[in-house]
Amino acid sequence: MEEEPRWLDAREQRAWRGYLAMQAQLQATLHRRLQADAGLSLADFDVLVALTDRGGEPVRAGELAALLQWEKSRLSHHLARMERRGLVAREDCPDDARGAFVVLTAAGRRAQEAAAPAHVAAVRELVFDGLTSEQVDALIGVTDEVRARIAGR
Amino acid sequence: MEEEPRWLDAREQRAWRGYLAMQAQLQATLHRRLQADAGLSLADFDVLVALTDRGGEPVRAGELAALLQWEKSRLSHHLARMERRGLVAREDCPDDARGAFVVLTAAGRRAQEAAAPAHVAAVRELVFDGLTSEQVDALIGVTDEVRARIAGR
DNA sequence: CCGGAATAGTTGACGCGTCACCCAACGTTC
DNA sequence: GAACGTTGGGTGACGCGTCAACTATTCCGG
Repeated sequence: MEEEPRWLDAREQRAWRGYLAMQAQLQATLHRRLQADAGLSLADFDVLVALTDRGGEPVRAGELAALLQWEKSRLSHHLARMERRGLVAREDCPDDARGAFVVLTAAGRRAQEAAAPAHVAAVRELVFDGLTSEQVDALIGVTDEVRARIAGR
Repeated sequence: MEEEPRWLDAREQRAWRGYLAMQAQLQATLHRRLQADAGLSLADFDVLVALTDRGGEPVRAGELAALLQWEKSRLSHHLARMERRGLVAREDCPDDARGAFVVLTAAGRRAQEAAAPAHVAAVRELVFDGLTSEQVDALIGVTDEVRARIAGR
């Protein structure tokens, strides 16, 4: 009754291990650089970018969570830490007393503006400057396919 | 004196956001599945695989850290948790009294063998079954290039 | 209007990863 | 063989993410 599993062949192995290594190193490197030259984590940065994309208007917490594809609980914890550091603030929502608005503080906006150029430069340097435009297209194809499969379950 | 940063163009943006989304979702999905049907985290699994690859011989902690590309401190914390659960054991090293050997316990070996087939199946299902062999080649090309750039600094 | 289901968001506990720091053993040099 | 720097590894504090449980509000059927 033993189902022999279909293992990965040599190319697939190589691609998979390469992917795992790349993703770990890339994330670690970008994180360390952002932390070093702006004092922000990647997660902080994502939150700040999502808020600035909304043009400084208050954003409902739930909406922010959906934008980031984060669980509400994660967002709540993270906002608490960012609020402690003065990067964002929470306001209560008049329409729905259960709700909460999140806004960027001046310090938060400054931090985002200070961090962005170096972060983009790092992404360029480590990723896109090394890829041909065919490789970029291929990457889009792969990520779209995998995401579709994950979503499709 | 303002250096205008070179932003990402539309294709690059799309590739980058797609990559970030894919990597987050893929990791989360694989992690949840492994946790659900084997009670292991991805990190646990990596440790167990590294140890079984060494054929059951004790492995020096530092060597294991190098294999996994983990910091020693991370490995130390993780081994402590795995030891508590009976998956691995530490032995002291006769050659070098500072050193520590790590070995798989019987339970650890069983857990790895039980977890592997479903995990490989998930990787296949979510990734490789959806990709053409050209896409796999392209993925290898991209990961190799990016890793080289990270290493090269 | 009342009572229960759904919704918005928070909290606590716990596993995980990093950083900074520590300690013990080693080995080299004089 | 004593002193010194190095190496192997562990620790504690803290930020992060998840899960489960909780609170407060709103919505809806009767």
